[in-house]
Amino acid sequence: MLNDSSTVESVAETAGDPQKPVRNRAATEAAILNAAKWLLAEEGFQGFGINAIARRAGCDKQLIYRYYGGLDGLVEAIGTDLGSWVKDRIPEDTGGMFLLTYGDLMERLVILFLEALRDDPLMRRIVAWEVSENTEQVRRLSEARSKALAAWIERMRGSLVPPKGVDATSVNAMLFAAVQHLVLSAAISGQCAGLALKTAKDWEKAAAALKRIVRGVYG
Amino acid sequence: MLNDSSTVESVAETAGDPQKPVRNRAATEAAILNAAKWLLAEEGFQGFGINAIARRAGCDKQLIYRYYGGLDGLVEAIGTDLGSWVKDRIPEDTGGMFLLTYGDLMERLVILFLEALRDDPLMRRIVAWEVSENTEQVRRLSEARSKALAAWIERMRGSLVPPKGVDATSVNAMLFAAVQHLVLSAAISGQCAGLALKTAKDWEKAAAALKRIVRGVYG
DNA sequence: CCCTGTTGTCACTCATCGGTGAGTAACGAA
DNA sequence: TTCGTTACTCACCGATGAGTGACAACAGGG
Repeated sequence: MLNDSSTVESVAETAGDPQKPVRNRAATEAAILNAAKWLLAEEGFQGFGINAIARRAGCDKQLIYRYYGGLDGLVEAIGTDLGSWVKDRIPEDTGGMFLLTYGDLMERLVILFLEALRDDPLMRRIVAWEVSENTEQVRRLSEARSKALAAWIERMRGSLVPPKGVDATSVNAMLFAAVQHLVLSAAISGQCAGLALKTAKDWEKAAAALKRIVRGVYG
Repeated sequence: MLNDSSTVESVAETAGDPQKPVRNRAATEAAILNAAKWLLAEEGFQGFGINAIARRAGCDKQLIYRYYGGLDGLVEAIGTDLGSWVKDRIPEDTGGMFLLTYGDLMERLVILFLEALRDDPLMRRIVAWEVSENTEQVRRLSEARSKALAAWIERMRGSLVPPKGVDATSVNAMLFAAVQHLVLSAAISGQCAGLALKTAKDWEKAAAALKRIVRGVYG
């Protein structure tokens, strides 16, 4: 039994996972981070824990403590990783930048945000987490998210200024709040406040309503 | 020891809780339901479980299984109980019903909904739960909630019809979505999309922005 | 009186959670 | 080879979760 090590070796080589070259710290760290992001995105923050992440990453949970200092550190790593959201999701230029009015800008921004959020399950889960809990973990993620969002808006805003006589900060908060709740609700139940949100046609109607609202406020 | 039952009796009589007349099923059922509602409202759906409810209700968890058939049945009971939301939260008449236009109506409705949601932690938790999970429990609650909301809107709508040329269903969904996310976010973190929502003045600004939006769409 | 059903309590199983301490296996340097 | 460091695994702990079966206390009816 003991000197018949060829069996073990052959098994290790034939069935060995090429994704996981044994003894590679960087790769393991990445595997853990990816497992965490995947779990959060696909399963939600319910059941998001050390054990599940280790299971998914295919390693021992001890390594999560060693490399990230526990769940908190791992969540923080997700947060910093979130900074890449802007450059991943947003086109470099806005298609010629022929946006002359503030209304043009906000219309485009709101629709872009809607689509970006629709395409990003991880970001959706984080938003849902934000309105459900107020722990240190969530605050960290929330901060990273709002920074990414602010940076994105800032880049798009350029030199355009909001029209006088309207509280643009408050109005824009409403618009983004509406988009966030709409997308969250749709992702979970396929509808929001009685409005079906499944087919592409449904979403076109929603987008049209959003544009209508933006135009109503900003002209 | 066995025949010295006087000790037990005296303790039971002097320290007996007047709030809990032993052997009263109706009272126990109510205590369980109230404990569940209180826990969901104050602690959130995280940690909302059999043990916590029984602890809070001051009875054994076995009774929850016996009287409600487990958590699912209890949640369902909360749902039906939710039907009273309309008559609890909404004034019978709208102050004379001098609402002549659809814009008047929606402006009033949105603001009323904002305030009602702000005042109701239980309803807030349910909304947060809705966008976080898609279990049977949540669906039941969600259905009850949307029914209550629809009934409320229906009562207020009267015979007013939306103006032509605007998709009122979609637009209204946006408005209510905005209010929901705004209130949820504010309740958790005191702000939403960079807009502070703590003081009465903050909320006045938010309400003004909402009205501005409604007026922009419905004139 | 006993019998039966209701109300409530207790003690337990089993699974899973976060967290820790000890031990093992690969690898590079001496 | 030997030794020490690094990467990694395993076995366990206490706490807590949902769920169950047995039993005690009391009520009313025969």
